[in-house]
Amino acid sequence: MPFTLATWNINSVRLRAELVLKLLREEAPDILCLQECKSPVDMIPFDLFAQAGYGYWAARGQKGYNGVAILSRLPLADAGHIDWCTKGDARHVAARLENGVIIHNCYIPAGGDVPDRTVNEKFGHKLDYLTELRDHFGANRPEKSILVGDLNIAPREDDVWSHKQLLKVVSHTPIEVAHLADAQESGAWVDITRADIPEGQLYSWWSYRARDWDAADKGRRLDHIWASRDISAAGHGSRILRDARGWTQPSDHAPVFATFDL
DNA sequence: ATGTCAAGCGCAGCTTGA
Repeated sequence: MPFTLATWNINSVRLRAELVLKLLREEAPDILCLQECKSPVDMIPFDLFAQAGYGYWAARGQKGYNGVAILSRLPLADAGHIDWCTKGDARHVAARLENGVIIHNCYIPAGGDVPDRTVNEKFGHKLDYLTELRDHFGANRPEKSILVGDLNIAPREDDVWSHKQLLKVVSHTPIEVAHLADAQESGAWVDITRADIPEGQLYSWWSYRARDWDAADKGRRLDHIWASRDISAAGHGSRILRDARGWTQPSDHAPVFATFDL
């Protein structure tokens, strides 16, 4: 049974519950992975999502920061949480579908403003988080697995509006790109979005600070869908719903979609 | 470099994070 999956950094699931419902109604992915829910799990309006047909969920939350949730209209079981860097934050949750597929929903640390771990702890945290993620999937080779989320890195030159101008900007620095590549290689993860759409500029995030995000189009592809190699050929239909960035009181991220024939 | 959001705390408007 094919299923469609979307990943979206919602930047507050309570403030934007109506936008989540709009996405579920209009685009109807089978599974929606959210990041930056910024809410304890018991305050997320799962009843609203259930009324829209999404009765299954797995989530981890904390007050004010981070937070990840998987909403599904297909039966799904909580498959645990990994606390990379052991800070007790809510940056990962996994779920298992009835067909055995494991979905990892990740929110990688943004990394602060200065791309130098000697003066910016948050940048060190980001690199260390990626290293621990790499080691985890190196030791636990993923099979029948999908990893999605706001990875907070735009790895390719055509994943940013200006490669040259962003080389020293956190999210596109060579050291981050190398750490992400190491994490990807350790799990033999396939970047489904780029396997599907190998050519051309592709963005999933536009800053709130740009006065006209659409016209300026200074975007970055920070949100990703990866699949383990054994199921990567089943992935297709990738797209980014740019329109959602223009919805009323939007998230600064747009949802990324892929379909898997499994 | 600029700039705009959101949550917490707590009831105004600051701080932190992105």
